[in-house]
Amino acid sequence: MISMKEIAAEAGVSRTTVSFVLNGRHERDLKISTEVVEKVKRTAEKLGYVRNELVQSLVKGKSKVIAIIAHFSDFMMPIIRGYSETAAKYGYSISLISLSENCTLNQALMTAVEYRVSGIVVMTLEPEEKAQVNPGFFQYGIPVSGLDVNRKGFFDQEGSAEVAVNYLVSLGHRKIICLGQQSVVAGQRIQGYLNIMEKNGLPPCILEDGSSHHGVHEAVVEANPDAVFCVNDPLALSLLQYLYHRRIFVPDAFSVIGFGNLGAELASPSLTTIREPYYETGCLGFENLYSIIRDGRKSPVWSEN
Amino acid sequence: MISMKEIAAEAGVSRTTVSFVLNGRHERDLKISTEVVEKVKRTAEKLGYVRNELVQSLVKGKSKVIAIIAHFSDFMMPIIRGYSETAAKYGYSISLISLSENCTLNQALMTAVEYRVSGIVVMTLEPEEKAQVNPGFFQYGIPVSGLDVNRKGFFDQEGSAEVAVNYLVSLGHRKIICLGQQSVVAGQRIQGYLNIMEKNGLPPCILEDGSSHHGVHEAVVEANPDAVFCVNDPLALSLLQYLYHRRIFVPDAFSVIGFGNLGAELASPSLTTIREPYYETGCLGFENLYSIIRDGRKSPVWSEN
DNA sequence: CTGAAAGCGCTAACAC
DNA sequence: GTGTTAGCGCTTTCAG
Repeated sequence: MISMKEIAAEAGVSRTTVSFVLNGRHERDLKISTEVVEKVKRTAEKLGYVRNELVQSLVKGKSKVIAIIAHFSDFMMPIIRGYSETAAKYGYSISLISLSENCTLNQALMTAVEYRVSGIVVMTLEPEEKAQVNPGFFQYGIPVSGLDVNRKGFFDQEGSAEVAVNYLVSLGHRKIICLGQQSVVAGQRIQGYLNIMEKNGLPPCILEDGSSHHGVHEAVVEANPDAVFCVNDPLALSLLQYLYHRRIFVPDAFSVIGFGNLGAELASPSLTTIREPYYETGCLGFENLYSIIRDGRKSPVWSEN
Repeated sequence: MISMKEIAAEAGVSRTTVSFVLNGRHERDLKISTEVVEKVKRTAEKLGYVRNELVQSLVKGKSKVIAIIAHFSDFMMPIIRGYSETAAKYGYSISLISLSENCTLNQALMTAVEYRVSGIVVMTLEPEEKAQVNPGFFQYGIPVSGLDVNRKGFFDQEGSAEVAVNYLVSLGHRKIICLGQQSVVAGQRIQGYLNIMEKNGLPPCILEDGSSHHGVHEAVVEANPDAVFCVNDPLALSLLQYLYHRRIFVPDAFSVIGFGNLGAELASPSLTTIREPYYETGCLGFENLYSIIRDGRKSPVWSEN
């Protein structure tokens, strides 16, 4: 791997000059003869020189890298892509650290520190996990974006749920059932459902796994609703499967609407769903974190988005 | 960020000693008084010292990082997770470089070189893209694993297709249609289909988008098959949607089998499919690349897996 | 405009 | 057992 020293020797100038030219400082503060500039550039090219980011990072004390820590699951891919593409625009790159039995959140954070990353994104769904973070971690002053995929700010779960349910109401549906589940995100979506039902003076009805002896799907059918609002797509899809099995057609018998995790367009019948803008979330997530990095806030930051 | 120098000062020893202790060399070649060892360790702990991977990388000339280059799409998440988790076991981490309009394969490769990564994985589906790689890249001697998700070795597309079609035959189906598509992977799967049909003396029938004026789905129905072998899940799912629309039931009318990309278990009816072992592919992919890195083959390597 | 020199944080001979 | 010294590849004053 050839270094500036070698190109200095080859071109017959000092390493400093090479450094200046290769960093384009002759276009800024310094003035260097075009002749020299050209020679240096050509030699660098000829020798196949590639800048060493490692050194830049060492000198600066931190690398142009953002670590994403998560228990990676399929739906995160677009988010990550958003981060990665946006990061690239600013010359940053993305490093992944998987949570697993062999790697706790605290370990993952330390790994990120070892690489002297500029920022960290923790994609964790439940807040309890954040509470477990070793307080000592914050002394390093690395900005952390607690990108809970479920938080307001990036994506308003409750508000979007309201939109979805409102839509069902606007179609004339009155008996709207909510197929729910226990989780922070689901809770926010359920709240949206409740808001709209109340606002329209409609009696809410939330069914969950365990709501009925016959199984929740059967319960849905028995309830004979106009529409079913499912708090996430997997739930909606499993309902559709059950209905298919029973030869109950959607939307003939009643409507089913899902919520944002998966390729619902693949279902039969294609599922109406509130799509979460994952890719965009990733893009914005980076912009957000980057602005914190750029501002160089001194105090450790745990951004709540 | 505190350094070994500071630990040395605080503990009243030289930086070398600190380095030795923190690298556990007192447990190997060198002997250092337990007293000193303890003091150093305690001080390091107290000051919140975190090793600097950047420096290790700089000194070694390469970082313990594997770059994954791809146009990231959803189904790759499990592969990446496989890489990431396995890499972690060996103290390596994963860096992502997204291909996009702003980043060509060659640019991505250079970025990887700038970070002095130990190895590169290029997940690209079609071989033409590999042909475009700047030959100069290979001078850096970084092992590249051309993890074509579609290649034999990691996953035998043709053989798996044979298994799938064989299964249909074993169920007594005779008129088996193949719903195909143009791509390297699809081609391999189609070949598997052809092999089995021929072996059983059955007439093959391949339908593709454009095979019929009425649309390929309609063509499938008109063909009145016993079973349909779809070369990938999206194709199968879109067929299921059409069938649902027509109120043609699967598997009552005929069977539909898919092939490996997506959460087919979510479809209604749940789609029988050949699942590709993506996560495992990622794990093996890392092991494979790592063995090349460890062996330190000098010549540039483009592993075909 | 260009070169010498110090330093980033750490490793690894090589002496004391 | 422990300290000195010389880099790793580059940036950045500070003099010429």
